[in-house]
Amino acid sequence: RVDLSILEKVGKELSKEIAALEKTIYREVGRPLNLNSPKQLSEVLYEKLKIDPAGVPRTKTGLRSTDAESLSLIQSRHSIVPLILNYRELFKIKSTYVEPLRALADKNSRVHTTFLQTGTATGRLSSQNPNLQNIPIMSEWGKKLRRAFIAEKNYSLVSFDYSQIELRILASVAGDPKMIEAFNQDLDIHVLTAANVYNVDIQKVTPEMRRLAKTLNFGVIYGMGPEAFARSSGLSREEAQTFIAEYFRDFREIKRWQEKIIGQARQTGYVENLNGRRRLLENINSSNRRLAAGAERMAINMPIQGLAADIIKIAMIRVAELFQKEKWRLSKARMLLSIHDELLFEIADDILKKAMSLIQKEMESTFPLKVFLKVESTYGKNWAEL
DNA sequence: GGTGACGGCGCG
DNA sequence: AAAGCGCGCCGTCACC
Repeated sequence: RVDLSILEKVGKELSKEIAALEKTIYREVGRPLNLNSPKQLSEVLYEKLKIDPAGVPRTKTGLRSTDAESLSLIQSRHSIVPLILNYRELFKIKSTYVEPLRALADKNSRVHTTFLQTGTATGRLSSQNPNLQNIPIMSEWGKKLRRAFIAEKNYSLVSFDYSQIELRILASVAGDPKMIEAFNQDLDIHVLTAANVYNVDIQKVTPEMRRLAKTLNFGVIYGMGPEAFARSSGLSREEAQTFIAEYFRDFREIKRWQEKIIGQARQTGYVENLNGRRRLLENINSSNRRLAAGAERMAINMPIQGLAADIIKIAMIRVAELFQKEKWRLSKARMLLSIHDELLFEIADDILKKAMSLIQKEMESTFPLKVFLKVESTYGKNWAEL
């Protein structure tokens, strides 16, 4: 359910801010331009205003890129650039979320997404018209938007998310003893990784070391190479290479598993997850190295992302059965959304505590791995409180 | 008026 | 932009 008065108010605030930003930007440029046109923006920044383009990549059509990363790079070279970043963020929220949600709300102020069950290569669901799997959360404006998603009177929104499910799956399917041990001791996996990669005690891990380890852990799931790791971590390519090598020395079985998977994919032309779901990889034996390398990354990722997707789907079925067994009709408990590693419910307050305990238990016992599955839950009266 | 490529960006 | 996986949607632009 959405609170249309909040959406209207947020929409008005955004309009005002956007108009003010446009005015300031036009004044600094000396004339109006279409800020939603990367082509026009690129011309203004690099030709009219003559901002130094050193380090700014070109798009495939040959223009200097104006994406957020490029603009951040040149942020200090002209006072207009931060204003454009700000404009982009606000316009995005208004045009992609606030306005469509107002239009799509039904007579009960509810929005209904359509889940596509056969829309992805890995087994995930996707969500469309509207997509409720990519509602902003991080920024200040994202939080304002989420406050507009509310529970019915005497109900709460309740979310359950699988903690680190993809890394747990990686540890389990690769059979890596160090990582399995870390999860079963319920350690902070990124801290543990940092301690290993830097060869220091867990107590000596700094936030910066943890941040790098976290990037590394996620990168491994995606088949990231040294270039991408260097870029996202801020390290040099050589340093990045060293860190990756150290990572695979510490977590040997992960490297071995990745090689095994790629070998199988080359043999059979597909990869398969622990639940028997397959992804065909047409290009795995391509003579085009770029295509083959792309297929190898898909091969590494799918058994992980795809098993996580299957676990959530099984959990949804089990929880639906639980609701039947408990005789919780829609007047008591509703499963609203699946957001990849998270399930969102709307639950009557009189059964809230009991329902939370049972749902969590059901989700944690959905699929046996070599590590336990951890589910964290939160609740509130609107989506920003979760 | 409709379509698709593109650049861009929101989420897990 | 990408040698970092998986999605959907926005506005612009070129084209039919």
